[in-house]
Amino acid sequence: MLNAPVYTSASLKAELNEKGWRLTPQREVILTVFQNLPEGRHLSAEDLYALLEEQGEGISLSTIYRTLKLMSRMGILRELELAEGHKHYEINQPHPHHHHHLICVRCSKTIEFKSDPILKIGTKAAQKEGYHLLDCQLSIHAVCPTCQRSLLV
Amino acid sequence: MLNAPVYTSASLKAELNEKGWRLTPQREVILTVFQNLPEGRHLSAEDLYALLEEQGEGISLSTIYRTLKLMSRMGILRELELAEGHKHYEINQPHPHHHHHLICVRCSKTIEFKSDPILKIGTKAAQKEGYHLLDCQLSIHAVCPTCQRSLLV
DNA sequence: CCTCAACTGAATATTACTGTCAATAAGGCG
DNA sequence: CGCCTTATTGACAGTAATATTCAGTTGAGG
Repeated sequence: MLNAPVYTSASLKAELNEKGWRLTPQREVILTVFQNLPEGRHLSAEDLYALLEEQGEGISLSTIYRTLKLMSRMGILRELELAEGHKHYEINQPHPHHHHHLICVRCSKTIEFKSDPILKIGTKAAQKEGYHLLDCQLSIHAVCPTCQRSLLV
Repeated sequence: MLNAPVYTSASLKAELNEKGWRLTPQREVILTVFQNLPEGRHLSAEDLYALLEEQGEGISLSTIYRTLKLMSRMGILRELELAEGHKHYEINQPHPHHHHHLICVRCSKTIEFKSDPILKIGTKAAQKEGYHLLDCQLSIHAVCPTCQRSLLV
């Protein structure tokens, strides 16, 4: 329950094959990108597309969208709603890297914070209903100090 | 801080005028709809459009989208990501009605649950950074019992 | 009651994302 | 090792939610 080890190509392959799916070079590359991302960095589909294009490892947008969705549903990635209009993704790290987001609804400035109790509450709530937990995130929508001031104008 | 009283037309007008904005019949109608919604009901933009059409109080989709966004940014409504592809909205009720969502990523079946500690943690986190809190919601992404079974096929 | 800017509605535009389909390549199996 | 099945990919076209534009309308302050 969120305490899964960090994913490797081998564990990804095992989990895919178990369901009759396949490990492809594209999926491996995408997993690697997210694993090497510094803590706090997250990518949109377009970001990832551009980044791979730059690295000469071009992967089609279709595949990127499909892979991001697949990996989110597997619990490997977290789908974040940090800005209007598109999603961001980051690797789903176990405790103690697990964190939450405080988001300014005006400028999208985001601050991360950690909280052990929340993870516990989420785990319990899922357990109680027999749900298999994939991710648990507290989203705080607020107005940052800068935007509070500019609203006075 | 989430302890605001339930909104009335008068308080909505006051808050709008303070910023140079206006109270229009459309905004009043939309506020009323959300206030009369039974607990646990939430509407998408299209839902709201259809519902108003039925009531003979037709409001254009443009205005609906604009109003939902405005009221979310004011903290009157909560923007929920309960299903893929579109948002849902509900009124932002203070404690003890404040709640969170446990969502199946496969079938979107959603269960609500309450938690006082989370509200406290969220309030504190926002305060610490000088953010003005609008809404604070724990989203648990998981697989419901039914979908867990069907995955075995 | 007058003025002016915010607001609405209709139509159009945008864009994030999904579906289709032929070609390709994982992976189980003999 | 090499074959066969079928999941997967990439290119492209399609979709749906949401944003924008703009002319006409209407709140709200003076």
